[in-house]
Amino acid sequence: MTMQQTGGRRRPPTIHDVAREAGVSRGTVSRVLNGGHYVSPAAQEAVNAAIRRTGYVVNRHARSLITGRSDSVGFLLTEPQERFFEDPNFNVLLRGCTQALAAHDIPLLLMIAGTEAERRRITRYITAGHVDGVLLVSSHSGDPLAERLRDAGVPLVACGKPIGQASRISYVAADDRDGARYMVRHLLSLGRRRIGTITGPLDTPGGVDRLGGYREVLAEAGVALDERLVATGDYSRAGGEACAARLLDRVPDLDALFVASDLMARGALTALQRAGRRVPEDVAVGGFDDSPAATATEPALTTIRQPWDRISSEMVRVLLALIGGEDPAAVILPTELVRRASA
Amino acid sequence: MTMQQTGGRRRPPTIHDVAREAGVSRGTVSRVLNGGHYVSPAAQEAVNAAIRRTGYVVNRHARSLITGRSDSVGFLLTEPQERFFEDPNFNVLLRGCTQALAAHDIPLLLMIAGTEAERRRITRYITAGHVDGVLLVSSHSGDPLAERLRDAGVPLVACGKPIGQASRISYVAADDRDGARYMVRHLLSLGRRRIGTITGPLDTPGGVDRLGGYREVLAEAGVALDERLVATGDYSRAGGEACAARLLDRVPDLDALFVASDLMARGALTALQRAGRRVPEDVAVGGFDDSPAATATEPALTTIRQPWDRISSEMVRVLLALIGGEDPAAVILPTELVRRASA
DNA sequence: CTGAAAGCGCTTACAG
DNA sequence: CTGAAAGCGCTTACAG
Repeated sequence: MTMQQTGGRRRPPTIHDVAREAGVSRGTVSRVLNGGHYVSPAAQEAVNAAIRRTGYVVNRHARSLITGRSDSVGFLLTEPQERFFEDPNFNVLLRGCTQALAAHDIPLLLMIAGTEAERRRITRYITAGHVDGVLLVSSHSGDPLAERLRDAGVPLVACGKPIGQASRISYVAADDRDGARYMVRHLLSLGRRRIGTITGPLDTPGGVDRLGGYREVLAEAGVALDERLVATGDYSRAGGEACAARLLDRVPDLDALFVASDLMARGALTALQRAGRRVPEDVAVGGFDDSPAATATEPALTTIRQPWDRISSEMVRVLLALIGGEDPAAVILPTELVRRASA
Repeated sequence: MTMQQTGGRRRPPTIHDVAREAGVSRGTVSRVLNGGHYVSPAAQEAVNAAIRRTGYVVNRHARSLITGRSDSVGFLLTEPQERFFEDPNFNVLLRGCTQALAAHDIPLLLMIAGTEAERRRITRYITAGHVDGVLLVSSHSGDPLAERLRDAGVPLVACGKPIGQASRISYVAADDRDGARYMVRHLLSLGRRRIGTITGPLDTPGGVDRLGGYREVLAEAGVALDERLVATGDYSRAGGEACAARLLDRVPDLDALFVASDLMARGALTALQRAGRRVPEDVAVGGFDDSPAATATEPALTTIRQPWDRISSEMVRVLLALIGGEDPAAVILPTELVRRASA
């Protein structure tokens, strides 16, 4: 029993009904549906009218069976932790991608591959051709899934630069290094000289590149690098708190902190407060992301804005190009300093 | 050109390849694929072995073309605001539904109908049979989309009780009224008698029923109802802050606050702090949801836990039953008081 | 229990 | 520019 029959729905009109209604062949209807090439204006008109009258909607399954395309895209999240779901950036990204795809009338399939079993199941599903391409989101890049899919010939765009040499995986990312440079220069301009940093995990581009930008600017400014001022975090709030406590312990006179994510910065604020430091008077704090977390703190965070709207729309644009046969591409988008109260 | 040819993928094996490999007809392979009824153990075995050897995966488009089912489900978000995306509960729900469906090997299509144009496009897409059913999530229930889809015969499960009379729309919800009762009883047990409340919007079940529970318990306890103690909020943080300020203004000696969401409670905490009230000493504060927001505050929020994991798994269960031809159902799940520092 | 055959709704060379 | 026809990969009565 088809679903159309359940619930009292009538059998929907097919291309055959439209053809009869328009007085043309089914081939002609199909041509109108697929761009209207080699169709006379009169036929075009008649078919469009018949489509309107019948309420015809193409049956995607029949079309996909022939074209071999599914006209859908997967949004693949590979994250063992629940952390990513708590990350406000994720929401913006998912929403942005859904809407950018909707503009092309392409549905987004959400896939979560947290465990190895799920990764296998999803790999099979994807390589069987059930989606035309994949938007890949994972915090720890160098993800084996990315290479597996790429090797299987699946069009793929990662969010953030995949770590690993010349992997020929397309990606869209904010300019992490540049963002870090803006922030550290800002802290220097405030007269701070004992600037600590809490990095992201060093197997992520955000971890490596933001630390790189920090080092570069200090070196340019002639400020001696002090490794005791560097703590490696994990992008979690609790991690940020622990790192800040450690830094204060090692370098009690630090006067600024560049934290590689707003969520960690929030944890750092807690640690600073507990240690009796005023922000920004004693310690200026800069975050990264400009996530909702940045305005939820007291004081509100000075941070680096990542252009999530553009990141998602660019991911979709590059993926559709890839599906259309174009070559892989990398897109780096500029960041921006957002000044609030914390620095 | 099929996608399999792009990127150097070989044409995937079909049921025909499996049949040849197993030495049976395609009909027999299909029977094995669809439950193995009327198939001899020997044939069963041979087919399974052939499937393994060939790496066969069913072509869903061909199957759907015949069965009229898509074997996929839509997760439909109707929300004009971005607010819902910022709501941590949404994440948990989306994640839970994705995983519950994955266990049945059913992909989830994310659909966002923020504008009227999007609603029309998505309605067409859904009623054309591209998904077998819909998980509907909207904060303001009484959503016209729900009725439109129901009238079109689309299997549908709402998150939260749809407002409106006997709409015969299946839903899964936490027991809002009962949750509110727990909280207000708890505040009474603390010795508080001037208990204010900040409600959700009164066109939402969470708004109406949590207020109902509040009133019931106070009436049972013989505490006179004072309408000045009731403020209508909007589930936003800023709204919570404004409402709390208003209540303090109207009833300066209030000694407790039952707030219908953690996010609003967070705003209320800010207002209380600014007014110089200590929490919980001067004013005990109870939230609702047990969202991540509840532990992000200082002091951490005493709140009512909504069982999001079960809500999502029940939504999926009910939807699959509906698709299977069962009658609509309503599922109400129990809530639980979570005691922390704020009350 | 099993095979041969029809058919799901569409697209796409192929003739004209 | 247009129609008739083949065929995409599967499922499902229908005979046996």
